[in-house]
Amino acid sequence: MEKPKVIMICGPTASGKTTLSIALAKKIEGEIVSADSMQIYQDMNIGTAKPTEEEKQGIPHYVMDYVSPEMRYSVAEYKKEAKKAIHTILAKGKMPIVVGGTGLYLDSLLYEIDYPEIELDEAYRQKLDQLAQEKGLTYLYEKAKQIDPLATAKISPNDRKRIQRILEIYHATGKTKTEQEIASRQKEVEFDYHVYALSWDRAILYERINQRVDLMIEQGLIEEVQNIQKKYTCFPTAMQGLGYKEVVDYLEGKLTKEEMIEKIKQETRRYSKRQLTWFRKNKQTIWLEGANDVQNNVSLILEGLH
RNA sequence: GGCUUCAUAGCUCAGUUGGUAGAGCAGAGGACUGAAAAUCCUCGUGUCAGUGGUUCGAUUCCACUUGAAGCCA
Repeated sequence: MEKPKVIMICGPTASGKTTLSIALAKKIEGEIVSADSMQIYQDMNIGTAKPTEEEKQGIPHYVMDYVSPEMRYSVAEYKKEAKKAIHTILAKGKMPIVVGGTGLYLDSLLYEIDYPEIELDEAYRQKLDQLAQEKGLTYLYEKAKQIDPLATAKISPNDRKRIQRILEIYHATGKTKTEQEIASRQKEVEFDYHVYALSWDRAILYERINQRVDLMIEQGLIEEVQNIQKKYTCFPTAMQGLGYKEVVDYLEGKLTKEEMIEKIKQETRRYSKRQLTWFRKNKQTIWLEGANDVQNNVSLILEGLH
């Protein structure tokens, strides 16, 4: 039996994913599944460049704007939620269009990565943080090496998060990260993904990013951050968002307004570069010129479906 | 007009007691399986302002030229 088709549109930040995806959705009765680690959060709209109701033009958007910034979130939840959304859309006889720039999330679908149901052990993570503080990261690295030399060999002794993750997986499951990763890729990919990515001349992309950041400030990014700070009390991951942490530094007087704006621009440019590195790796991706007319790119995608 | 200081990587600057040079930032490439807008790795040849002189050898010393900053008129 043939697998259902799912369109995936990726691309760096400010590459025009939203516009393209909505134009495409209108043309083919599609509905959109977001793949963006920050647009999942409620009340974070300007800084995440979440499409407004007007921009959405009535196209339903899933896995977006549905989690409180106080919640901890992870790929595992994303994968579950995104697949649920795809099934819902298919059941309606519509075309699912996965759109986003978070490579990790996209890959969870593309490679059908299986995440066993385990809770994050906050206490253990804290303990590891403390150990790293007291005994140094090298201590944790050596510990991880004893448990899973293969996984350890692939990362840097400075890569705090990944060192901790090796230990966390072992602590939670008794399995090594290497074993766990093999087990996670046993399932066959459920859908026939057609992957597209938007490409721009680097200088132009950076110019678009700079302009978008200026626009965000104009639209009230600072007020948005103040409102979030008033409304919520803790931000396990949401405040990692680009633009948010810098505004917080500005509000605390650690940066001038100009410094803050420049920093957001620069960090966003760097982020877009990392995204491109990620997307280039996937050889099945078809690259579209961002500078092309939107309808033109829509047509190119439609041709690819047949 | 006179005097002084400066001129080195895209930017800010080190440095070479004369043997053609290196940091930070910017930038580029890469990795990525439960924090991922996160986390991490790798990458520095440039007429050492120009022209001439001294020297085996000058980016380094000397002279002049150009430009910049400051002081004095």
